[in-house]
Amino acid sequence: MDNFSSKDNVANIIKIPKPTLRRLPLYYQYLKREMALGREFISCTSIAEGMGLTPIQVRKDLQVTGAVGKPKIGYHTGAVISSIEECLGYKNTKDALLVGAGNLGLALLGYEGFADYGLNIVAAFDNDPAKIGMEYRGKKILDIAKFSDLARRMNIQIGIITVPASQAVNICNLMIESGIKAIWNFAPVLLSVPEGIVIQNENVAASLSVLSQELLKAKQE
Amino acid sequence: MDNFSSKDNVANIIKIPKPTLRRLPLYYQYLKREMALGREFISCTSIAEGMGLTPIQVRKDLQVTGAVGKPKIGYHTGAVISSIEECLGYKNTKDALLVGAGNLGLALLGYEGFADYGLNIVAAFDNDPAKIGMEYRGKKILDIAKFSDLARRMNIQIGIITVPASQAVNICNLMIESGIKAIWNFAPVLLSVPEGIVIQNENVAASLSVLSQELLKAKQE
DNA sequence: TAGATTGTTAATCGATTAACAATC
DNA sequence: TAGATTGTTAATCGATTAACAATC
Repeated sequence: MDNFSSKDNVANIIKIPKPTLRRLPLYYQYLKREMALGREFISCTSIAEGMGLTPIQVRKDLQVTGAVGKPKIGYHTGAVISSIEECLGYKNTKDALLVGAGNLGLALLGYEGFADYGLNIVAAFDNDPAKIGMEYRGKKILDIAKFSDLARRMNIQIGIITVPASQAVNICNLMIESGIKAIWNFAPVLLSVPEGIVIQNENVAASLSVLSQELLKAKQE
Repeated sequence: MDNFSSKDNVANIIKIPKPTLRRLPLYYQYLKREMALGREFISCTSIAEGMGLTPIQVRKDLQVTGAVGKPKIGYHTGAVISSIEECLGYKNTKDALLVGAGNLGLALLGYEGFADYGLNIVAAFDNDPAKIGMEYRGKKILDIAKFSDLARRMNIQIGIITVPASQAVNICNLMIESGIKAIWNFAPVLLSVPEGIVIQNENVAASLSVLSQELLKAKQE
């Protein structure tokens, strides 16, 4: 009768408000820690307090994940964790290739926490002969000349850029030509990409500006 | 007569919308590049195109910096750059101390771009005897035991945390005890701080989630 | 002068917060 | 049952977008 009956469902999958999307991983971290501390049930008031948010916001955020709580008791910690994992797709592993084996690149390459979020960095690439062929924490550093071939052969969707600003645009183009669909850019340049390619520009300068602005504000009070 | 006459002015200094605040450094980067390319005047349409924004948003954002343009001609590139520098305080240097001389710590310590934003990382600290005493790009790595003393003597306001998650809370406390007023946290933990202390929690997991969510959305289309 | 572009006021949109009913 | 906590609908707030007048 009503062929829009699955509307809510579709909306749930596709439409998560961006601010909520950015907070969900934080809930995830927090709840995993609480769970490890043996907390089986948790109320949104207590989550809010622990994370510096308001209880209403916590309720609204958790709602989009499909998590349900019980009045008077709260949420089952494990169930919420599962809801978030499900909602953000942490359980299906996504392979990625990283380009730029400098300090930042190695920091990301060696960070074991990404596994929690379903990200698997397969290998790193560089153009420095001194680095090519080396291993870092079990991950190989390969010649950038081999990037395209490997990316295509393994059908990799995600590329991570950790090269200096001057080379970022070139690497970005190389990635797109090699079939990469999502680019996580840590170089301090705003990269623009064609329709159909997803880009996430990290920008420490932006965060720094927020920090120093708030420091200034705090001083004035 | 009207002692609220300076209201707008005060509001300008204190009240920049957070989304705008995060975009201003990106305009700054972009405009500096355009200026280096010899572009003396630039319209908001052209900025918008180059950065993937809308012209109206650019106009609104630049407005909070106090930058003024000329109808038909556009903005004087250099003037806008100065306005942003003024507005975000890039010209008064802010000293910072960094704790955790791992890959990420060294990446930040060695990044010369911070100078543009007025940030000067004075030195790094670690507890690893193998690292203590070393230098990286002209910056010393000191014993964490000396942190408090140096922070107080130099009256440092900003602390940068690049230690593993497990140590982040301790380092955060150490910083607060040592008189640090603003903390830039790169450890994958949500740190909460007392009233009067400013905290900026970086979170790669949050960005990663946005990226992979958008990749998912793009695939569904 | 004519037209392009800024500056500003109003309308829309989305996220947060508040209020309250439902329920264990 | 009584009371605490969830779930949901409405109200508020802030940011973005649209419309248009001002101006070089």
